[in-house]
Amino acid sequence: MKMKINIYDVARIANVSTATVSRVLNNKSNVSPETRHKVQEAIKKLNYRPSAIARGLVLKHTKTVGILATDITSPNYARTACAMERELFHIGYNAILCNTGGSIENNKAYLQMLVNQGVCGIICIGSVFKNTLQETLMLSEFSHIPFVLSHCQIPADNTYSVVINEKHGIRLCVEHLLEKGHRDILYVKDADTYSGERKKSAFRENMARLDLPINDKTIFNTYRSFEGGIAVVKDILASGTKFSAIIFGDDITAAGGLFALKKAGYKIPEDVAIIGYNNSPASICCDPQLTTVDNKTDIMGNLSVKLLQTVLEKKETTRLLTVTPELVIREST
Amino acid sequence: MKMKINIYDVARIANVSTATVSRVLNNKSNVSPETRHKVQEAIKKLNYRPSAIARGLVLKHTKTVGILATDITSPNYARTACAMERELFHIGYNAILCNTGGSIENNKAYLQMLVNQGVCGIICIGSVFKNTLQETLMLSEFSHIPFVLSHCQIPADNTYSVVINEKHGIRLCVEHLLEKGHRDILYVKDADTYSGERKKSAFRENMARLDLPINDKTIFNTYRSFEGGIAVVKDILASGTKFSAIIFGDDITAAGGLFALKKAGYKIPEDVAIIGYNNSPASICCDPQLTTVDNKTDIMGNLSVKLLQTVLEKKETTRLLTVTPELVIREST
DNA sequence: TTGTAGGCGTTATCAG
DNA sequence: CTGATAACGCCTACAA
Repeated sequence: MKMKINIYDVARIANVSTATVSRVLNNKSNVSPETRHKVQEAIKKLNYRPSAIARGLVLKHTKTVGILATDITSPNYARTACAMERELFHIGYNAILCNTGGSIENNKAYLQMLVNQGVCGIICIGSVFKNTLQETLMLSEFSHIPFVLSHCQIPADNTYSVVINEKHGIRLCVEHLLEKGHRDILYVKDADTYSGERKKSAFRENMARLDLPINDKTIFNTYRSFEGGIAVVKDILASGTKFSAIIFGDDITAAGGLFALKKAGYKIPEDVAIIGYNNSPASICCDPQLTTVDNKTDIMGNLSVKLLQTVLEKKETTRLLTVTPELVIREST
Repeated sequence: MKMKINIYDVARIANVSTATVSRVLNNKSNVSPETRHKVQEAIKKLNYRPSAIARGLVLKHTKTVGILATDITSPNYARTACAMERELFHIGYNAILCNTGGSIENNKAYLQMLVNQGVCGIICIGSVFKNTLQETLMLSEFSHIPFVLSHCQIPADNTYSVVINEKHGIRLCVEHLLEKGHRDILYVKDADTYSGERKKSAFRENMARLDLPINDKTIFNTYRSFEGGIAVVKDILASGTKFSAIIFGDDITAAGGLFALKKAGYKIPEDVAIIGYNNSPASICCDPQLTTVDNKTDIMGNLSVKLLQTVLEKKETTRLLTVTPELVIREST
């Protein structure tokens, strides 16, 4: 019994050459209807599946794309990656998952691996890659393969971006708070990434634009986590700054902050209003439920692979797509 | 300028044959130290990387494994998949991610794709695969590739399992509740999976063993989600059953239940104690924070790939590994 | 210890 | 429209 059926078997059964089989396999037009039919019958009869590897060898690439993220454990990345993979599968591509952990070194190793595997595109999720990928991308060994960056931009050839309008997201937060009568608004930055930086400066701009007070005790730093939220609230209270609302860089940090604030005796939203970011499952579990910014992970994911697809098809396309976030108003404001 | 360096280039520069280069590439012993050195120099000089595709063609498989999950969006699966991918990368393998969505049809398509890609192993996360993979696994086209099932077992050749001791998890819950003085304990099943079924029957057994009341109003059904939790609490209250504690099949469902119970005027844990399952980020955001069962996603993930690795190395190994969960006691009990 | 040469399963370039 | 046949880059008998 034969291990694996190949194109020769099909050719033999259909009484044609392998070239012809290959033609119908790839939907070439120059095959007569009868021949095509014969071949298709043979394929069905033998339950033949072409080997992606052999095809890859001659084509110099497989129908595979790499998805890089620092850590798929973060709900935001998970949702984006999931949407991407689904869409990729839908258009016939495989997705190789890479949890880089955010180190440049790891990044390089993963990219190397992906290139060796013959991926025909690479998608990176997260603005961390702004710092971590910059130089690596310049290396010629990667120049032939298109990169799609979700959440950041890098000025390099063959590089495309899908970003979310963070400025707008923050603007929605500040304006919503202002409407609710808040003037003393704090911002908690919880990630040292490009997008963390952008949100922070967007906060500054909007506060200034709306004539709201902004000084060196309006913006606080911490690390993204429940504990980070608790810690920063401690800092805020210790600083003696005046505030009636806080915008956090992420829901999980907001959840920690909410927890700490309640323990400290504050009523939410009566005493202080809270806004999270990313509309994660955690935001709905809080009491009160968090007002947050939905950053459209599904859309980001889908657009990223659509963009990659048009690039792979050598069609004209823009280098940059921008998605608009939405404010989800719940109980915490 | 040459597109891509291959083994011939290295051979030429090192002044040896391609066979020799191949030998040092694969760490064969029969190469003299000098020759080996020469080759390594050439490799470094040219910055040569062997093509995984070409290698795959002759070896009939690539250093790649498929990871199947219904939906990586669920924190539990995400954490397991992440741990797996990390470990796989660590031992030199690529991970192809597949979000099957749980349909048999999709499953088949994914498996087909993976086989064509020449994966040398497939790991499935979740007990859904018990139902959804059963027959497919019997097909001869998949018999040559080893399957590792996380969270379920299927009696088929070349199939290995890593499971969590759900019986023990539930036992911990019931005993903990009993210690706290609860006797009227409810169980909410929120998934029609093999493991959902096992938890339910484990609940039954433990209630019986401890002489706790169990009848047709002790177990309720819903769907895994925040809304599902709200809905089932409505059912429970409407049923008029007597209860002082509820165990939920998942944290997110528990969170919804908690929400509904509080709205209905119950104090947690004074009036009713709540236990979740899976120790997800959401469990910590609840107020009060959820007591829950940690099912060791990282360990499950790591063991799964370790098991696969030993299988691939043709070493002797067990067909089944069992991990013991732990109760995480917080404020809700 | 090293080299030669055939083969892995496709696609693509020629002729016919 | 169809068929030979040469790549693609690597591994591995088999010879030397």
